[in-house]
Amino acid sequence: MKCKYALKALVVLAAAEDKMPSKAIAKKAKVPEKFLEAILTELKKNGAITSERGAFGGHRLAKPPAKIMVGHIIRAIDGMLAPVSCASTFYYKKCRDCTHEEVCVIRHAMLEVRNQLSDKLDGMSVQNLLDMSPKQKQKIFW
Amino acid sequence: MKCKYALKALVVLAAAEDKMPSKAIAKKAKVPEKFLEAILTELKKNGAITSERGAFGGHRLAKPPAKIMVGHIIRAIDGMLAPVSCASTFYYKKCRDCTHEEVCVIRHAMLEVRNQLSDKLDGMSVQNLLDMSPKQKQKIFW
DNA sequence: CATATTCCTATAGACTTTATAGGAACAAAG
DNA sequence: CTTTGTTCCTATAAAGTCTATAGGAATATG
Ligand code: FES
Ligand code: FES
Repeated sequence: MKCKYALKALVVLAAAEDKMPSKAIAKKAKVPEKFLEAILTELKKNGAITSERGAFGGHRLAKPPAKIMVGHIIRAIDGMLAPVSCASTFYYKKCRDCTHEEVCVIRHAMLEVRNQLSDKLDGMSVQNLLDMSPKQKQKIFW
Repeated sequence: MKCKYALKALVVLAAAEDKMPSKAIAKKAKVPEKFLEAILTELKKNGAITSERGAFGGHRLAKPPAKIMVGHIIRAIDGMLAPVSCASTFYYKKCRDCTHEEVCVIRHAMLEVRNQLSDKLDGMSVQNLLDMSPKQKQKIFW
């Protein structure tokens, strides 16, 4: 959910012409307001969005949507992509139940899976998401 | 963990010449005994293994290891492969926060991810896992 | 009957998920 | 300088999932 909400928020922001307050994003994305607030904070920490406080404040993308990668966002919100920690590049952690990591068949298999997954996810931008929407004036994304 | 343990158990069984009691599998796979017991029950329900009760009982693969697919096992143990339920073939469930599923950009993107993932996982058998192990007499898989 | 094993049910601690609540800090407008 | 609309921060909490452990009934073998 959290990840999905984050991506939805980014798509909404990418489609918006100006900055938006979290309340407005929540409405468009159909996401619980206060929950989204927390997610936006994480996205900000991650460098995907910027924000302005006070009246008429709001959030906007920190970079062009083509440069915000889905894989990057998922890692920031959900953590590792790999099915097992020993196969993760960014969140590596040794497996308790394996003594010879170099020959571990599970790890080898999951490395392949991770590669496939990260290739796909790191090659997919928020712009790409936007482009998947059928062209129409009243933009409905979901 | 559960999924990993399940795959490990299957690899152990695939490498074994005869049926094995859960205790022995647990030792080889370095997995908690009682936990593994529960997992083996699930694998049996799923049709991947068979078992014999009583003294000198044990577990064995129900089919040749080349016909036991990793994707199938993961679905049985972990549930859906897809990142979102609306993109799952076997565990489909509508998203509360989306009203127009047909045009949902998140869903479209996640369908692609799911396809990539299931292609990989459904094309990978327990035999394939076994083959990833470097050839040596004392078989150490992890 | 003794032993080895699967199978079944219940329990439990720790953690994660999915939020909600309340209010402090901040900025702009009147 | 007060009102209003925001972000930002902290705390709380219900429900669910994960990772096991415990105890014993049912079953098969010798
Ligand atoms: S080393 Fe991680 S699964 Fe074996
Ligand atoms: S329909 Fe499932 S994410 Fe939109």
